[in-house]
Amino acid sequence: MSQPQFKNWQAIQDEVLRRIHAREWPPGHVIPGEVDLAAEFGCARATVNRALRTLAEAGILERRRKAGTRVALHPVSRATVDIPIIRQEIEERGSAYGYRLVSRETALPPARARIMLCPDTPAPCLHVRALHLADDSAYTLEDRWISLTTVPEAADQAFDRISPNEWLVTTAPFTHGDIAFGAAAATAEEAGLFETETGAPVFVIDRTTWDHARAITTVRLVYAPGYRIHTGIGG
Amino acid sequence: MSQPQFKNWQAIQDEVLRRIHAREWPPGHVIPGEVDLAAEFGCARATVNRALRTLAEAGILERRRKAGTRVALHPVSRATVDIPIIRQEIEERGSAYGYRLVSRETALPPARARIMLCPDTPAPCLHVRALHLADDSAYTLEDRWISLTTVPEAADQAFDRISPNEWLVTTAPFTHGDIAFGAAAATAEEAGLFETETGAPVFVIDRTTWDHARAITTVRLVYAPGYRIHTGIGG
DNA sequence: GAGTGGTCTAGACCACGGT
DNA sequence: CCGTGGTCTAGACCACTCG
Repeated sequence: MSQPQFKNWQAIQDEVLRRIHAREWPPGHVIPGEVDLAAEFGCARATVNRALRTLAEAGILERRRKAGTRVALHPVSRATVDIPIIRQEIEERGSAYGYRLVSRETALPPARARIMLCPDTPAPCLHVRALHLADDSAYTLEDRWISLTTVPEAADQAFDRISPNEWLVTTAPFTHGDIAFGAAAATAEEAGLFETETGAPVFVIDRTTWDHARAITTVRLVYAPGYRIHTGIGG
Repeated sequence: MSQPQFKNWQAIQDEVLRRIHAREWPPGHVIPGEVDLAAEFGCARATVNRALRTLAEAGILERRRKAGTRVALHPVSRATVDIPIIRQEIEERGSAYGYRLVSRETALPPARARIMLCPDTPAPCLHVRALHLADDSAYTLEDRWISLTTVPEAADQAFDRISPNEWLVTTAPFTHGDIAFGAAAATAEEAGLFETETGAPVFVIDRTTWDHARAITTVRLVYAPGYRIHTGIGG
């Protein structure tokens, strides 16, 4: 059973994928244990582990102690989406970046933002609305609430030159967050900015970030009509 | 320099993240090499490698041979999105799944689909449109083109009971793919199915999958108004 | 050329979780 | 209980790439 040597974990991964594709290991099938595979492939168990663990992270395999490793029954596609800083995204598109502050005020957040930022006791937050431009045309409207409890320094920032988006990433790093993508109808104001009509479909990202247990900020990004998020899966 | 022992790679990862957050290692800073860190943390180099490699995959660090490891200048949030089979998605929501075939025909694909499926020479493809229902109300409209060159068996499938979505994942596994998320205006037909008005904003997923070099299928999924994709980052 | 990360090995111990 | 995956170790060689 000594195949012509699978030396590196990527080669083993490819071989495992081949067997899955060839239906030698159909969905739900429990594949041999790491020790057996290591013996078959003529390599150390750690190498097999690396290959199988990576496939499990990709959603191809399901692994459980004692139960063993099986081919996933419902092969979900797991896509990784990069969400860069808006300025960087515009510049990488080859466009000139522009920025304009729309409004800035301290207020008690409305229900949706309050639930994310201060679910216990309502506290005043900084509300900033700003427009990001690509080649002088509106690209994204940033509607953000910043917790002054977690980031009191934000109160001293005018945000007339630097966007909250950019200021926060270099000032208040987060430990974890929460993102949602959706579609919405452009408000009258948004329609004016994006030079389209009220009710036009726009792509929306809602994101909230935390530093450990403390909420930092929650933001709604409304993109100009036609915006798409694009990524690859597999390979 | 012997800290109170960092034994597992997750603890090391936490400590590295702490130093980044505390600005001991600011963005762009080149951090010590693996051997140094292993000595400082009192563990094997492989353990440090595991911790740093994982952080690099998350986009927090940038690693290059000889150049060393540095804190990423532009901290992109890298979100992983699971795209399950539609039936599974509906059932996991706790709803009853329903399916209805809308149309099925063999034809030459229009420009957008042809570019994805058969960029060289136009070839007839199977065009299937089907509706996925959650608790008897429209959830997703699946508009799919299947390459009969790559998947000739599809010609024998009626798709009146099983959706192309479900049939393909168990029949024609893919090696890699391409996904885009966006917003669009509902057509008159979509508006009727989703019980909304023409032009209403709907969430759209365009996905194309390949088996090695051969294109399998390209699909547009139009979701009922209010649909959102939700995921976490970090953690 | 030399230093850094990338990987492999052979062995070991541990933790979870089916039986 | 005890088998399986999860992880750590100490050492080694390789490959890329910067200077």
